[in-house]
Amino acid sequence: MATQKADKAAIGEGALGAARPRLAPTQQRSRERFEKILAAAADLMAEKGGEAFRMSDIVQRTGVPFGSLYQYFPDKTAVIGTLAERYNAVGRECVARDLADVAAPDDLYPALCRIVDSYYQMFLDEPVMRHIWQATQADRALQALDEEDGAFLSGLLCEAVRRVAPQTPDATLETFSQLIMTLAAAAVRHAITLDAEAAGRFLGLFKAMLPRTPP
Amino acid sequence: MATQKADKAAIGEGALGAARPRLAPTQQRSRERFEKILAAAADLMAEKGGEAFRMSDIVQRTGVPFGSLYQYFPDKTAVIGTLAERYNAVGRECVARDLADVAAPDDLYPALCRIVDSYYQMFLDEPVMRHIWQATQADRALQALDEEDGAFLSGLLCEAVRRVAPQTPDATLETFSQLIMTLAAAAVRHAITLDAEAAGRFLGLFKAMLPRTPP
DNA sequence: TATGTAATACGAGAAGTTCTCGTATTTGCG
DNA sequence: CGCAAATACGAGAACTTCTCGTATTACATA
Repeated sequence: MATQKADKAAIGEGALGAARPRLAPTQQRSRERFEKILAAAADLMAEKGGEAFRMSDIVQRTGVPFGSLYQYFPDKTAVIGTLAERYNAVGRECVARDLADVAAPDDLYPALCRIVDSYYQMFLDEPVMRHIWQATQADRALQALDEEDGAFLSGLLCEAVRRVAPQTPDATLETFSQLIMTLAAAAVRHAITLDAEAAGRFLGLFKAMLPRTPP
Repeated sequence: MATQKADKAAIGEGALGAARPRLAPTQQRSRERFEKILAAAADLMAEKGGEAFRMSDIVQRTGVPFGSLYQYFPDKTAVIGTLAERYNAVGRECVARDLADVAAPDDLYPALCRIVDSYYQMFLDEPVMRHIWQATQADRALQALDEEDGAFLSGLLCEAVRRVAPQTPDATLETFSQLIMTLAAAAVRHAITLDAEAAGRFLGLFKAMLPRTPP
């Protein structure tokens, strides 16, 4: 549903294809420049934080002049959006892989740990992602992309849970997937690893505090 | 530690007192204008989302010209920062109140539910807050303010847990408070209420999935 | 190789922000 | 009333993002 978005964005349409379209860079040199721009943008986002970089910074670093830059990308958000979509695709793949093998109820918990860890690892590997997430949260156009992405991931999660516990009520699923995605985000933001020990401690605390019976 | 910040910010120093200071509006008219500016900014943030408003919008709406505007606030982030600090103060009070009565282990869980609900309610009452949070996440200067606030809240939480479970290890406390703050944020972002039933379902699911023994 | 056409390169400057600064006005007070 | 300090003001300085007309390069075809 939201799956075949990656290829489109690789052409440089960024957040919303609605914006005035740009030609895909077909020639060798163009493609190299295209990537050079993205690389510079990623560096700048990491250095200055979020979208607090200037298009002129890119011009200066890459040597690609304004005119050319704007031939590849319709505007600044498209640069960020292209990066975001690229990284999000990686994230989607991770989650899909982590959930693929879930067949029995007991598979679910390790899978969730893996998701959180995958995200965390992804952010360790690509520190830019943090800033991209930041930027995409602030910009409305980019946010749309993010929500779509979130819906996709949440869909995967629900599907996996349903596979092993078909009777789970909708509300539970919804809350559950939101919380898991939130945990993944928290893992990234606060450098929490949800390894077995930490999770055990956390849940243990809850258990100790809450002598409730599950419904 | 970060407690006596509210009064300072009310003078209009906004995010970082470091910026060139402005005089506090002492006269009647000044104070009115000061508030008028903040009100307009709040409306604009809600309307246009985050920091996507123009200073000229404020000028137009309030009738306060640029010169005067910048007499009260050193820059745009100070306007947002003042609003943020004002709302954060409300949040801190809520949390402090919700945790004040925690004396026995059994008090903790309802208190946490209340925290999440308080935050949620706060956002229902003041829809601007969502956009302020957005803005503060994107802007580095404002982020600092946010982190300080987060540290303060996390401190309150740790204190409360320690009060009823003094032997809790540091790592657990840390993870725990981060997760609770994250849950509160999630409650706001995704309209989750952590009422007893939902929490029970969530924890029940976890319990069902995780036949682990607490440490 | 020569030639025509389409793709690409380019950067001065248009358009739109935030914020400043010198001047005019108001307020408080002896 | 007259003086000093606080406040009001808005044109424009400084800095953005992005455009557009022109120059240059790449490629197909003969």
